[in-house]
Amino acid sequence: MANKFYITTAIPYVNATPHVGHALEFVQADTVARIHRLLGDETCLLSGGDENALKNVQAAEKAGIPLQEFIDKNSELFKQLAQQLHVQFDIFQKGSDQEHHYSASQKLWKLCEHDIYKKSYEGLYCVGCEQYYTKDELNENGECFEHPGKKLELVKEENYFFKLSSYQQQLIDLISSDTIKIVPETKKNEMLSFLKQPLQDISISRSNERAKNWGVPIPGDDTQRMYVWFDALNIYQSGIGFGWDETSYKKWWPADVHVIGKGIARFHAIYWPAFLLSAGLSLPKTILVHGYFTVDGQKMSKTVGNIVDPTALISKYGAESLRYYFLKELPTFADGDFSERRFKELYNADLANGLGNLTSRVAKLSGTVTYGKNTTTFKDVFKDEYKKMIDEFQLNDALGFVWEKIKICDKLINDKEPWRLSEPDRTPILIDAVQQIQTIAILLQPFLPETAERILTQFAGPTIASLPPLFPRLP
RNA sequence: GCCAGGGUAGCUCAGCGGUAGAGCACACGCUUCAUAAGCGUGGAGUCGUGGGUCCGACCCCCACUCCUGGCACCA
Repeated sequence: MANKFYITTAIPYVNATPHVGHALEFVQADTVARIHRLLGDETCLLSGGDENALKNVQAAEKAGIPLQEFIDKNSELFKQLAQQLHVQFDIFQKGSDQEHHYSASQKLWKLCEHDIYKKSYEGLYCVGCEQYYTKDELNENGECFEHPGKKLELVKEENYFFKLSSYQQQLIDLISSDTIKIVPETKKNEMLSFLKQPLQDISISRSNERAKNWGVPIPGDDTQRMYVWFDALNIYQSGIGFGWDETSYKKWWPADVHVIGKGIARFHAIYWPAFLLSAGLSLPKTILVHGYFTVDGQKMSKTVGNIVDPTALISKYGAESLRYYFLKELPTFADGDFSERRFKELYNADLANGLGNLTSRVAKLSGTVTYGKNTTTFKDVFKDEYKKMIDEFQLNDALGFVWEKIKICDKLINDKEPWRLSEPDRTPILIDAVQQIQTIAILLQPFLPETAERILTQFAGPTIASLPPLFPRLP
């Protein structure tokens, strides 16, 4: 029986349109998912929308659009982005889905109830933002940046708290033993160092008033709604049937990999396992923490106004080349810079001059040769260094490995000069080159699925046609 | 402030106690099947600063400096 493989992206806020960071994460998760599909694992890739956050409510009001409509529209943009990037989500679970997500989250709440208690919470509340702030989020006058001059109110409210403190030692053990494996190691160490301090219990609800009656109601208390962490993380479970389709849930849970950005590592490595421990449920196996993009060396931010819209890039350069940039230019776990100049450099060097040109020259040379069928599969090529790199999630290195093969094939053609030879002598050389290209395409399948498919189709034989460039050179 | 990680060619980075490496970019040569693509050769770096250990340090130790990240309710 096939192994199952369940992988998730983080669940983005849908209060704004997607940026390149989301695109990066989608592509990374998709590539890992595709590797498992190609290996024959029964694979599920889940994403979703965190639609219950207060930020969404505020953003909708600001935009003057009814909340549900606003959320549906924005969620749709994330789904579209995925589609444009050839990212195959098997499930996109919406947080506002009452039938599946609400019931799932209420079920989780009930399972955790023995660790939930009510306590009054006191904080600085900005009426303008309708949000609590901590002191270090405020300016030197103790006012929020959105509403300078407006005094914050000290507001007291009763909320439900989760006994995170009870799970401190268990979490330390689980993380240091890699039972919950946090990749890369530096993030694992950060989590462990965080766990050295005493853990405080965390608030997991807010009043209806503060929540504007939006979000998942607390079972048995209609004055409160769940607070983001608790219900958003649970999308990983609600999407696959938790609380509404136990067969499906049992089949997929626990997650094999959660792919997340470095900013939310703690919620996934500490809060989420604690909730699951409390509920008596299985824990995710691996948490893959990727870095962030800077843009031309600067942090991406709304105030700087340098948010890069992936959709525009896709229509300008194509999804496959963007996938390549994400997967090759960034070491999987480090921050990387996004610059159009660098993008073009990499595109021309690797895609146009490298892969694209190689297929063109071999296709042209092979015009009259007839080839046998190639039966190589991804399983056949998934071995040695390539496998090792992928097992360690060093996707950029795996692509480097493929590009070495492209170089070898180019060199072979240069050395043997088949264009000088006549029919009988050139044939074995070209058969060799074509096989090498087929192998290259197979290795590329998880990374550049459409490109790999095009190459495999073009080189399937029995004769090979010359086609327009896969990646036209950019000026 | 505390705790990590890092400062190596124009850029991104690898490396190791024993005469500095890769890819991209750049220059030149060969070649023409190919997307002015390919192959080859080359220039380029006082390996953050100052000390120390050692026959010998980019690699070990100390100090300093700069950068990045983490330090709880921010997806």
